[in-house]
Amino acid sequence: MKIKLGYACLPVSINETSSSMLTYTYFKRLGSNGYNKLNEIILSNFKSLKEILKYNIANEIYVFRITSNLFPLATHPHVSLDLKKYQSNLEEIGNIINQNHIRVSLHLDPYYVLNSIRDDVVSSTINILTFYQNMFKYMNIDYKIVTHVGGKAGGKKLGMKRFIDHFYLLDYDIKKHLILENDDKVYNIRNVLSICKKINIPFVLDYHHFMCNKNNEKIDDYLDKIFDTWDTIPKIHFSSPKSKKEKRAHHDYIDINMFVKFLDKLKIFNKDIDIMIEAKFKDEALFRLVRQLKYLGYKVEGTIIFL
DNA sequence: GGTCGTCAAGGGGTG
DNA sequence: CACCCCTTGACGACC
Repeated sequence: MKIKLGYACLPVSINETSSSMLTYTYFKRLGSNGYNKLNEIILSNFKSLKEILKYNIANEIYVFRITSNLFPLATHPHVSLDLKKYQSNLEEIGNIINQNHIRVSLHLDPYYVLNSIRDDVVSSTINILTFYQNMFKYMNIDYKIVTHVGGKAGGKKLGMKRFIDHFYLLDYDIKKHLILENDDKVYNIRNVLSICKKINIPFVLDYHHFMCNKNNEKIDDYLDKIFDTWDTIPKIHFSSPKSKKEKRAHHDYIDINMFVKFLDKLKIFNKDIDIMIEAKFKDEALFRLVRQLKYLGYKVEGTIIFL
């Protein structure tokens, strides 16, 4: 079995950022020059994203989370952004991704909440999902969009029901690409599994969140059921706690002992899995993990572990 | 010229 | 009920 490792969005080793920002306040202050500035930032994000992809390929990293901020103010109600204008840039990015078989995901910003009790929040969430759908369509690539269940207004049971109800409002193509992750405070692996089974979408396990929000569950009782929600290669998020006091925050690096123990749990399934490494030091944490695994005698080529 | 506050967003959590 | 936290980098006010 092959375990492909990846990291999220922005490497620390090269000085590139594919998510330069533009706040609406600043956009407005620029007046007629606002759209020029916005265009400038988007083009610079494209340039950086290409550099980051090149860097990933050179380092044999084939699991990648693309920034959710490639287009600042993408769906802002007072900004009209014409995605078609960037069609050739998006195609170029998509070609690099396809030619190198990079598995791409995108994590919804935490301020988009599909199960919110506020209609405006639900519709802005649907708007951004539609935007990403179009963005990926122009890239012509396969992808997954990761989100959490959301708020718990009215209790968890109602929160889960709202997620399912609002999920059915989505376009077929968006539903097909949405995957659901357990969170570190509210919706645990049992909750997320039940939703995923009901609406038939993949469950992306976050092992760190599971450790923060265990609810007395044992991961061994769930791994097979979690994998069953995937008809492609399952994706798992892995990170280590910053400290005993700050359990929920991400550590700079990955705790090798925790990781090796987790690999032991995966081994028995004998199937290919992607693991997204979510450490503060991003690609550097990934490389350090690979070095440590090799030192322990694991067979690793590039960033792929052979078990 | 360096430091710090501001912007933007939703919701859980604290006191 | 009023804040604080999470996240991000550009910008500008201030000293």
